[in-house]
Amino acid sequence: MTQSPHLAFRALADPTRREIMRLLTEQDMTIAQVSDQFDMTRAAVKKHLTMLSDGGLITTEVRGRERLNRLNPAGLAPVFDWLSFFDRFWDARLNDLKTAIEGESDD
Amino acid sequence: MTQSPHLAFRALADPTRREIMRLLTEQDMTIAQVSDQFDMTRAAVKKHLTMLSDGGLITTEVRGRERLNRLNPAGLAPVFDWLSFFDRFWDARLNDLKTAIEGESDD
DNA sequence: TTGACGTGAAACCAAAAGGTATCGCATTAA
DNA sequence: TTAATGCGATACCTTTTGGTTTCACGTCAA
Repeated sequence: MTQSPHLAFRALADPTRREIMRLLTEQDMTIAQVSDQFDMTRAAVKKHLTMLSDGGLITTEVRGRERLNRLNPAGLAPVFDWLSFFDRFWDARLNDLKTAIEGESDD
Repeated sequence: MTQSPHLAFRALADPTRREIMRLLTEQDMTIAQVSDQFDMTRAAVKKHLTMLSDGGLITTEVRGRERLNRLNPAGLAPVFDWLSFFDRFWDARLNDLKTAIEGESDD
């Protein structure tokens, strides 16, 4: 029962949200902790976290007055699922894909 | 020399553009042919095709007064590259979630 | 109990996204 | 040569997105 990839793809469209996902691979973080990593207000970060949650890419755990944001890698399943459709065209039209993936990339 | 995933992720954020990519797996299509598949004007489809091209997900070949749009699966490389960062968290987190937590309060 | 802390939520704004209608231009067909 | 075709480009509109400021509310510490 793979869910629609729509909200996940939309959540991944913004560089800030992708960076938040990277941050959350290191540790769970409160909103304030995430906000410290960006040059924007806590309210703006909160909106990004909401979109990430809507896309199923993070989960939250309320602990007292804090709210811990946690990466949910399983939320990437619909994305991988959609992308897997192109696997066969990958090989058919492109031979040296693996060399293309070699490099590192940033935003 | 993998390019930035930004424009590719942005191009994938819209359902119409993802559907266009699916269509182009079947055959190369002119703008008019793509437009026939959607309930919107040719100009709107053209904008989507431009964003797909900006993201490196399609290429175009001008043939006389026609312009053939062709899927470029290699353009997905930056996307796969970025997503591959989360591969290692995939299994680990899934195991943690399954063993430690039973109910998810995420919706 | 008081007050600081972490957050949620709302109002507001500028810019981008997604769409339309319309015009012009190069190419092709009659 | 003339007219239809396929497309590019522009102006314009509405909605969404990404950001701010401000305020209210529950929680925790002193």
